[in-house]
Amino acid sequence: MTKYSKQSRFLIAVDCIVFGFDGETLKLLLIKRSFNPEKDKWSLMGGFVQATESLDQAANRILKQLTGLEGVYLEQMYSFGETNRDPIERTISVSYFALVDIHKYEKQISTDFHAEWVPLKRIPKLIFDHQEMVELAKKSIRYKAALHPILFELLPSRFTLPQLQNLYESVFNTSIDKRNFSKRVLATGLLIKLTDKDKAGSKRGAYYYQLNMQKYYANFQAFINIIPNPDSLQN
Amino acid sequence: MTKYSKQSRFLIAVDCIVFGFDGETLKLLLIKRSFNPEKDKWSLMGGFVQATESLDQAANRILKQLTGLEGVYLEQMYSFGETNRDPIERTISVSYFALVDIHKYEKQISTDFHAEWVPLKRIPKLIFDHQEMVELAKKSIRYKAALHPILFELLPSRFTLPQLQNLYESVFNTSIDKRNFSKRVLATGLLIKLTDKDKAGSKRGAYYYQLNMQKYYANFQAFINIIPNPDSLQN
DNA sequence: ATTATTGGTGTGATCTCTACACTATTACCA
DNA sequence: TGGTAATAGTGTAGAGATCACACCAATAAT
Repeated sequence: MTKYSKQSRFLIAVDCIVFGFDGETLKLLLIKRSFNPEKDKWSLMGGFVQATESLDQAANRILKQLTGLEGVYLEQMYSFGETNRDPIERTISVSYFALVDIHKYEKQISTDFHAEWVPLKRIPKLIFDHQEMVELAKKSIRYKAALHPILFELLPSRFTLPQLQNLYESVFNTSIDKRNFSKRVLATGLLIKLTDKDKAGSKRGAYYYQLNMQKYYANFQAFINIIPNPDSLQN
Repeated sequence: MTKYSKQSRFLIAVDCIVFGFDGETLKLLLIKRSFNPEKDKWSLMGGFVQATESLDQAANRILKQLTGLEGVYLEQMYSFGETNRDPIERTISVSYFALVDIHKYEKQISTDFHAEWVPLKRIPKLIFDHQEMVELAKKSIRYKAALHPILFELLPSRFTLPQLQNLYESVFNTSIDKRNFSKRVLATGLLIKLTDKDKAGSKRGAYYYQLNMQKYYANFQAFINIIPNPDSLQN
């Protein structure tokens, strides 16, 4: 058997861009790096791929180790391979983005781990090319959310239309007419109206909805049409 | 300075799925592998990333070395990292897809190199997980072409509407009303009608068109709408 | 001159999208 | 306890987009 003996071998990292939504603001989960180089600088959730695990497994493991998060929406985004992106040793990074219901994990994350939710508008300087990864992730989530119902992954299992609209408006940095928004959203057939209301956000209270999981999984790759004038998505 | 001394290092490959269109049929460029393992089996265009080059540079170099192709549309698609995907030694593969005007390169490829254009419908068994890469590439090109004008990259600089329609019908495996097709395509404003005709395909002859490169580059990320009922894209 | 072949064009019906404004509910406070 | 402030919820009409559909035009070959 031949070996590929003459070829170079490289470190492979996985970096995760973790999005969360608290009902008000889109946030990213960042961490203070615990090892050199760039110790104590802000960083995405990252780590090296081990010999025994696939890329997806590595992404899930790293997310779990650094934050306790498990079973969340996680999707491979892009691989970064500039030769000098890590100053110590050449490392290829396979980036993933994750969408998380922020409430499910909020306490857990800040107590057990040293990760923090930071508003997307106030991301500090990050190590290496993580800034670039964040920019791409913002673009990717917008692009995908304009076509597919991924944003539900950011919400609790019961949510109101105003919350949902708020989320869409945050992601697309726009404002949407609520009459048209509700028509579009309900037309997808993805939502089930519940009988009780969320009284927290208003005096009148807003009806809770939940996803029709059947349809959600069945239609995940079909196009939806929630954003008006999707042509003009600004990057 | 710390080193990442305890971590595993891996081979990184780049594999390119190269699409071409001869006016009739969508094809992939395949190659008979010239080295072990799996020597003489059909394979995508692939090679190892060198220490001195980025992923994009590696993809371009490999394409050039194996086929002579240069300056073609090339886009990173996905990274494959199952631990056993290469039986000799663990290798992470970063896949790219390329879109090529087949006529520009047809002779060059078959004489100088040992690559061959194979109709997409008749792809032979491929090594490793290359089959899976091809499937993903088919999906990706369809997905992207439903939204963006990438398919022009497969055509010569002067082309006719029937040729273009034929290409769309091949990619989406559907048939489109030609009146509606021409309206949609012309409505994009991307095409410039020329004064001469292609007499090869018919007695009457069909007008040549060329891309308005200004608008093409300016609107590349905007959504276009050429496929009727894009919802029902089958994977 | 006839025929066969492919290219090119327009309209009306239906559906979708958009813009737009008022009433309902209730917590809170005077 | 009545009033007020704040948010939730709903319908319609005009414009625009999409779709289905059929005929004439050009010309090479016979």
